[in-house]
Amino acid sequence: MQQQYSPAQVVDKTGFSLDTLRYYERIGLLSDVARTAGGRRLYSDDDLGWLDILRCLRDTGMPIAAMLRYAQLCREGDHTIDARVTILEEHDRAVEEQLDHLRRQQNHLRDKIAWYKNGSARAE
Amino acid sequence: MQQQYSPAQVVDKTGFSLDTLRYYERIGLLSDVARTAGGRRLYSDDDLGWLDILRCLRDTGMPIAAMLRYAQLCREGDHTIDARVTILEEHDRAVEEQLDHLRRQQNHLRDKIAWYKNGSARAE
DNA sequence: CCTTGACCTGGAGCACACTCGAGGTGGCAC
DNA sequence: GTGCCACCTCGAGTGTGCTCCAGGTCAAGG
Repeated sequence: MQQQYSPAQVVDKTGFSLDTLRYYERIGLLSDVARTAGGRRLYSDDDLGWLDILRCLRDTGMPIAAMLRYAQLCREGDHTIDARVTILEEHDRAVEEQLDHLRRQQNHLRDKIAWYKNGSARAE
Repeated sequence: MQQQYSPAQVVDKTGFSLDTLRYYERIGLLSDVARTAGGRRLYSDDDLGWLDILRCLRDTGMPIAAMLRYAQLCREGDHTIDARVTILEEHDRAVEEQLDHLRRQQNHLRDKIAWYKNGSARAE
């Protein structure tokens, strides 16, 4: 059964700020959020799942414009599944490159630390 | 022997844009760049080495303000070496966390791709 | 000499992703 | 019914890190 969550609960569960949640809704990254009679938002488990994907994409460096394209495809229905997979696979490759680059630069950083530690800095 | 490089050569070698090089100099990330009689910049091998470190720090997510602090310490001389090492080691830990987080989110991304591929999306 | 292209300065402008503020409403506790 | 706090909307503002522009200078080739 589907639970419902207040804005504050969603902030707690997702780590997105209230302002960010409203911002995402405004730009179309998050659609059809239910409301109470009085106009307050009520998020569903589906919304939480979607926010979880948004966090994944965002934290792996996908720009908002690209997330919007993905969101648009999701709204268009099952016939866009192949296109969605293509986007995610391309993004996965980009993430792999990011990881490679980050690891290389971390090695560089560690070399520098080692260089300081064996006294090369003072010897220059 | 120390070679000298024109701005265009440094753009080629470092991948930083001309504007970025001037920007870094203006804010104090890059100091004492030599000049020709006519006022054009001449970068040294030391400058290239420093730019390489800046790229490493930047690409691993160090904000400019922190790079400035590190640059300041470098200018102050040998007695700041311990402080510099501390900064770099702390940054190394931050990079490690970044890598962990990125790897976790990549797994998440791959789960989602697998979920599409085994048809769960259509079955919902 | 004259052209041309790389370079100079100072300052303004931009893209991105939020974040904040003002002014107002909803709904539970006392 | 009175506080009070969480929530609402709309629009403007912010921080980061560049990037661009105008207007001018330098220097090598023809």
